[in-house]
Amino acid sequence: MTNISKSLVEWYSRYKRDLPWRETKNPYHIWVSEIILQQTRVNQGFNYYYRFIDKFPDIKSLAFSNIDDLLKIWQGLGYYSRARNMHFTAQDIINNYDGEFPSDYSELIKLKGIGDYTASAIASISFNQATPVLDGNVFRVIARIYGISESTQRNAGKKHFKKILQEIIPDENPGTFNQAIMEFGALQCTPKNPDCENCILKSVCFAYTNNMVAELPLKKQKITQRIRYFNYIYIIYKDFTFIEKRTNNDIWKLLYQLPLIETENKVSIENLEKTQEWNQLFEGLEPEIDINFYKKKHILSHQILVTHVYKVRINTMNDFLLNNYLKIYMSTLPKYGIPKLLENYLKVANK
DNA sequence: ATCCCGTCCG
DNA sequence: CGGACGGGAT
Repeated sequence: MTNISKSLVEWYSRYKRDLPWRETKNPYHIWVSEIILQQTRVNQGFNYYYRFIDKFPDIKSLAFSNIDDLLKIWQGLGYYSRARNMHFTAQDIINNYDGEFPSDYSELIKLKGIGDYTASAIASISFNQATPVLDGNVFRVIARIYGISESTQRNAGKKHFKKILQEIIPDENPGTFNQAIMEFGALQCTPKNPDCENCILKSVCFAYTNNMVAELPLKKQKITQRIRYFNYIYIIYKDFTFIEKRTNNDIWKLLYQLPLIETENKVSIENLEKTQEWNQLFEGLEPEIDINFYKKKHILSHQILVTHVYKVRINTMNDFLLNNYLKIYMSTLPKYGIPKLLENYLKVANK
């Protein structure tokens, strides 16, 4: 065990946070926690983890669950493909692995939704394999300590980081080492303003000794955001409203939403009423539009959604609504998994 | 504004 | 290999 590994593990035993998934080696629990924690901060993932395990305590309950129920649990967490892939993989494990989680990295990585990071995490934590994890935290820690200015965007860069990690990961308790270096990145070696003066590794850290902490790791180039215009319509018909399921390969796939008219540009309600979609929606009806409407810019990593939600009351229905949307009691809306944007809206609208 | 940097898909 | 995929925290 190298000095650096030893320092990290000792630091970890002293400063680690108590987290529910750290009390187990059960691969199912580790899997659930690792998937939730991808792209998600620990604090945010906490309650999702509890709800998930409560609702789906084992692989079997997940495999036989309804995807709608799973997405309801996942609502607001984002990256919904994670939930869809988990559902698929749970069934895959029941059908093709006798319901037993594979115990080897090479098998784990074949599963849908499990890539290099998650396969390494499960293999090391649950099955004691010395497979180093490389996530954003580890990337930062290694880049700074060893002074690596390569990007992990490219395979060559990733290999370099992996090679270093493979050399310092101990054979004994590799899972603890993996968690230690990630926790160190999350708490000590933070992206901004890390507390280097009080760091146990400052004497061996390349970035610190060369005054390059701000420059390492290499910054990711930012992506351009596409602007989209979403006009949602909250239709009220007696005690009912109308929703639809998003099935295209687009954001929020398999989540539910209010009737949507997406436009090329920002449109006023007057111009929205002139669109073909609007006229189809309300053909033969006399929609009463609430003069108050909801307006919000919803920012995603890769899209900016300029959103309006209009509340519209109708007294009769037409075939188009009945054929293309789900007519549901408004009171049952909370049962459906919907995008955060609409969740936020409904909180205001139903007040 | 910048961080999440994981995985899949085309 | 490059782009798509959410939403919150800081």
